[in-house]
Amino acid sequence: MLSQTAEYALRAVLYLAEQPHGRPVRVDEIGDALGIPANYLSKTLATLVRLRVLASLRGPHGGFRLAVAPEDLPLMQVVAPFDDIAARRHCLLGNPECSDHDSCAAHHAWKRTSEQVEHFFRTTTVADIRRAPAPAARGRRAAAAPTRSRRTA
Amino acid sequence: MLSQTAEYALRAVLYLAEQPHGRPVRVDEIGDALGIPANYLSKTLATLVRLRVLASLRGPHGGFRLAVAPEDLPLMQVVAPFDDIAARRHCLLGNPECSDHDSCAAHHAWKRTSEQVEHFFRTTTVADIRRAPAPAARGRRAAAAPTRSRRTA
DNA sequence: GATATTTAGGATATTAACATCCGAATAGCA
DNA sequence: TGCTATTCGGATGTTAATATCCTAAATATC
Repeated sequence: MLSQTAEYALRAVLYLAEQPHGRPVRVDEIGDALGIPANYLSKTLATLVRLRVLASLRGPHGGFRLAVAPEDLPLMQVVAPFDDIAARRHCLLGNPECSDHDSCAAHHAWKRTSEQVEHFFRTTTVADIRRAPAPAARGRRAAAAPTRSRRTA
Repeated sequence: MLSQTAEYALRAVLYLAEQPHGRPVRVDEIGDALGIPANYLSKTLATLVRLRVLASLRGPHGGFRLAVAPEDLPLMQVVAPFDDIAARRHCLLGNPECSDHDSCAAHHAWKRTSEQVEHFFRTTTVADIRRAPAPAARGRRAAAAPTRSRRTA
């Protein structure tokens, strides 16, 4: 679904979100932990720094950390620089002139589904998908009795 | 959203579906009409012939035509050989082991949306998106009075 | 049967995504 | 002040998708 680069970015951001708050993590560690080539990831994360999604510290004890609270960080912001989700909505048939007024054949049918995808990336935040204690009992159901603790650290 | 090749395939199939029934269309004509490189399209369509989605006739008055009624042809069948839609469902984070039981962090959140996308491609047929007389007044509203006729041929 | 037309498909070129390498630039620490 | 750890970013290599070219195979028409 996502380009390789966007997937790397998302996984790395997720990894940072799981860290005890604020601790900067080196690229090597992230790459090691997630099986992502560190050199490549380095550039991807640098892009996210420029976009103020991450912050970086050089030198000893340096690394990357989130610059935004996970609750305020929609997946879209992490993924968009590497994979233009919104562009996928435009037209299934690649017609650049396609709009609600002058629509291509597939426009109506595709519109709803494409909106659902964009909605997902706009409204789901990093906090929403951060590894949680009890993935099953989140939100709708009573959050009182977590079935099993998943905290590994 | 779709790979270039899959998009070509879909547009070409749609073009064939718009033709008066049965008339075979040459690759050159399709490529010309749709702005797709004919040589390239040729191979794409040949693949669809092997998969029994299209039929081909060589020689004079030859060309390609649908081998299946548009009503019986889900977009998935046209697109899947060039772009594995179903694979996108599996895991947003690219985890090969991700399933309902042993799920990655994003699994639950992503599941619904990815299912909607797959559902679209499985249930929408070529007939559904074939260029229709009056695109605006389809389905919900009364289909009685087509505002304007679009039939060009 | 000869010929023109058209698909079939192998070989090859082009392009963009992905990945690696290495030398700066920066920051903490002795 | 120097040393080391770490990000930053340019240059380059690799791979897969996209595109082109050319010849062979098939088929309708004369």
